[in-house]
Amino acid sequence: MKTKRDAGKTRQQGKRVKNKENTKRAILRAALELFAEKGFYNTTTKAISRKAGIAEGTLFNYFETKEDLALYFFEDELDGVIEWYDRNTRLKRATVSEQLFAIIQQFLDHLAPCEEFIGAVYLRALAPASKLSPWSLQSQERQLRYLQFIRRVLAQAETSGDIPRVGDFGAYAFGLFHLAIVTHWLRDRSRGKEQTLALLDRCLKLGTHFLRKGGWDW
Amino acid sequence: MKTKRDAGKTRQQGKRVKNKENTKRAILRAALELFAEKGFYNTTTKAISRKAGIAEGTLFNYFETKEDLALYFFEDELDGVIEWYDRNTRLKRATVSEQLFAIIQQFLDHLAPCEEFIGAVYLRALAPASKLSPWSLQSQERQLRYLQFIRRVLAQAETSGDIPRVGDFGAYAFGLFHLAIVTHWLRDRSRGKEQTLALLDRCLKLGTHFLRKGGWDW
DNA sequence: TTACAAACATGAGTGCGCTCATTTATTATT
DNA sequence: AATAATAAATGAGCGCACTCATGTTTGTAA
Repeated sequence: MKTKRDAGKTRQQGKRVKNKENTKRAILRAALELFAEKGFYNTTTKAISRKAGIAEGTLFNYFETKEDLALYFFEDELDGVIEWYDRNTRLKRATVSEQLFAIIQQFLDHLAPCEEFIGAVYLRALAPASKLSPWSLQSQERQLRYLQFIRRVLAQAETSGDIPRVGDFGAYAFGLFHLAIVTHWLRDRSRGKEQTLALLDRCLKLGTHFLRKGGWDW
Repeated sequence: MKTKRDAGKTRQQGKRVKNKENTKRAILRAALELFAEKGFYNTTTKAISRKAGIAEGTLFNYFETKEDLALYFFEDELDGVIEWYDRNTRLKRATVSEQLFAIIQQFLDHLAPCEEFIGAVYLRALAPASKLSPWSLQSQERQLRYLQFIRRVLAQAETSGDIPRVGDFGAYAFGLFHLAIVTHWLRDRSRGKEQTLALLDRCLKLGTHFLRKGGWDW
């Protein structure tokens, strides 16, 4: 009897969860299609709701703002890059400069389809008065995972003698650099963003050069 | 007769110009007061117009967007910092690391009152699909002046032997670093932004250390 | 099965930034 | 001084993201 009730309960609760998941997926799918077709700013939330087959207000039960909705397209960006790195065994044998170049390039490739509205989304992360404290926490978690990933890459280069010990601060400094590169990338109008890639290459070579010649613990 | 007509013409044209200037000042003044009182996002363009004593639509004859209006509060930021630097003769005898620290700190002090909406304004500069091409040009001009200023500071440090030659690229790289610091500053919740200042100090010392030990031309 | 509670969907309504056809004020011409 | 030409001000109106009182579906307890 107990199992039967539990089973029934589970089945029924599962229906709600399933509905929610379906709706969320429908919204994200509709949004993705419309963003790709008409762009972020030319797509109205009304149109997304219509395409997803829900009421206008329902969309805002799932996403606080339109920008929040867009945010979901970056969600697995970090995981994707980490996974790509871990699979790429050949890359791990390259110099740290080449590795970091490839990593940032990979990030930029993931970001490319969202170039139009990335500013609108990054804004939310930067705005200090943002009412979106959950996103803030979410952001911190993401940043931690990012830093741990970079730390891992750098640690390998440290043990192999490619660079001196840079510690946690090295990873953090690289994060700042990464951010600067993204802002440069956003403004880069050259074909294939080659200007950004050239800048990236130069900065990384310069950085590792400094690390080898100048040391870090000072 | 010619002079008389020209004089009259000038006087009359001057009236239009004067009116425009007055209106613009009235808008900026009203906006500044309201932003300071209620914040950027809680101030409506309607309220600004009312306080400035003009119609709602008139505001948009002077500023394309509300964000554009906010942009004007940064306008003389750069000039202010350059002027401050040139006047501060004592600072010029300090190390380049100390000078750059003071310069960025000065920028941040100017930015502080606008912290709430700086993201909304920076966004416009970053958004690649921005329809505001004039602002884009304006931005480039500002950036050029900024780079020339930094170049000047670095050049002095070069000739005094404080650092090796870093050239124009050195100034550009510092600009990227400056941007990264601003983004860090925006998210910094510590008292008096001391965390950012500590980071800034550490990065600058590290940077100059590298430059001296590792050189630049490689 | 029935009554109740909680989660969820709904869409008319709200306030915002911004537009535009029209009116008013300024300058040029006769 | 009268008229035409042009610049600037106006405010009703628009489309948008987002809200909220209400209705509907799903889960719980008797």
